Amino acid sequence: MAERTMPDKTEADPRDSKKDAILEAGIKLFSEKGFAAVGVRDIAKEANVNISMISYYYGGKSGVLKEILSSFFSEYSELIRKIVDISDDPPVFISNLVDAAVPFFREHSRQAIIFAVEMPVDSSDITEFKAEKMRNLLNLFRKVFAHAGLPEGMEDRLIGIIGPSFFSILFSHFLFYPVTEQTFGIRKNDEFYELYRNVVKTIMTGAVKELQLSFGRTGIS
Amino acid sequence: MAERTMPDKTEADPRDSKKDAILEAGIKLFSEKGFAAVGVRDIAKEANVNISMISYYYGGKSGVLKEILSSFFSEYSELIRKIVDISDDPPVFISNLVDAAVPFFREHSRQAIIFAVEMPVDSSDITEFKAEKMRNLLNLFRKVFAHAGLPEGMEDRLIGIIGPSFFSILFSHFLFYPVTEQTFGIRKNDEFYELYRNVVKTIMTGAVKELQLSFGRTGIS
DNA sequence: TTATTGTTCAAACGTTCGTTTGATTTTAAG
DNA sequence: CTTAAAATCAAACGAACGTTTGAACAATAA
Repeated sequence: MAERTMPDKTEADPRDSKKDAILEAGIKLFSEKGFAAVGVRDIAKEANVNISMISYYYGGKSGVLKEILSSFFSEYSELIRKIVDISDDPPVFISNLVDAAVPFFREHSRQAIIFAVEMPVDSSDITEFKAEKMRNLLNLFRKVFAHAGLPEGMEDRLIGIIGPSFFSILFSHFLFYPVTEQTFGIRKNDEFYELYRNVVKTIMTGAVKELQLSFGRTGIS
Repeated sequence: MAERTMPDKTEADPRDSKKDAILEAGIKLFSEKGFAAVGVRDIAKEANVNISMISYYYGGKSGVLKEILSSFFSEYSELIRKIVDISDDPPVFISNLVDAAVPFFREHSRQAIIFAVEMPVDSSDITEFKAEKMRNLLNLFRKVFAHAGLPEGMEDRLIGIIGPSFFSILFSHFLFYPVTEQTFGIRKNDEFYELYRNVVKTIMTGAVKELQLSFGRTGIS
């Protein structure tokens, strides 16, 4: 019966260490192979826990995905909300948005990939869950473009086009990274993300300027 | 195996009806549920063929995906090549690009979704296959931005950022459609895609203008 | 006709899937 | 110490997975 039984984990709360390990393993594996291609045994092995712990803590494999998407989305929503609050001038808003969003996506790139890849998938188990997240995302789109200096009376269809476009600009780099890494010699260091912020900001600024010219007050379509 | 000797390639050849039905079922199901979440029995049922026909004609489930991605990509490459050939003036090139790409993505929206969703996924079976497709895609990026009026000496890292951004602008609408349909009242009719072409063209034009200002001859980074 | 080749199919292959069970150990409080 | 709840585990569950088999069927040519 011996001595030790000392969980020398450096984790904050050792009580949640296994639960957190499962989540971290899910983020890693889902982003690499996709949700459906990952088995619970893969997750358990990566997290160094027993298989049954996944159902015990998250109610099943889908529960792990839900937790990942839910926390990622709520953090991103909170970020957007803060930017909207402190920015009144459109150009300033775009600058603040990109300055905040790029580091956020850099920090949560794997969650962003999971989010993007699982978005159009109808998995019948978490479909209604995702539908709710998406509706919230679209309200964010409205907020963003109301502050970006685009015409107030701009019809919903226009926002439904510009919203996904701008959102995809922000995370397309992470979606393509496995490709761009080798071919364009892109390395994920601070210097690169400085350039990245600059380029994305330039693209969005130019796009908004041109959109104002084409779809401004005159109502030309 | 199953290498057929085809003398005639007419569309209504009943000899290919089952093979084509399998491919069509794969496009439908993969785009709705994702490759890994679709079983061979689902494909067989959707196509009204026997399960073994999938291995017989395509060598397995992965073979169906390979065929879908391969033909989609070669068609898209051909489209880009033609546009590059007939356009010398940058603004004209962008206009031609969008005018051709939007109907193409509309026509092949399900293949585009499959392409986008499977892109970052490392499935160990078709990884090398996709890697080859991706390298070709990046060469398309080079062509596109060499003709878009961006500085010739533009460094590769810049193309590695702008390329994915512009590409994602083109297909983000289809990725988000399950969401935008309900919330923004978007219907996939000719009138909408007329607006869509217009908006995408405006975004890209404005972005290129601003990129030329910021990253032009002066070499400012 | 017979021989040959390409299709089609029901059935079965072995493997892996996500989840649950039931017992055991650990934890924390009375 | 006693006791009850929480956590952990090996094992097993039935279902679904992708693929293959071997025979039957269809079409063509000699």
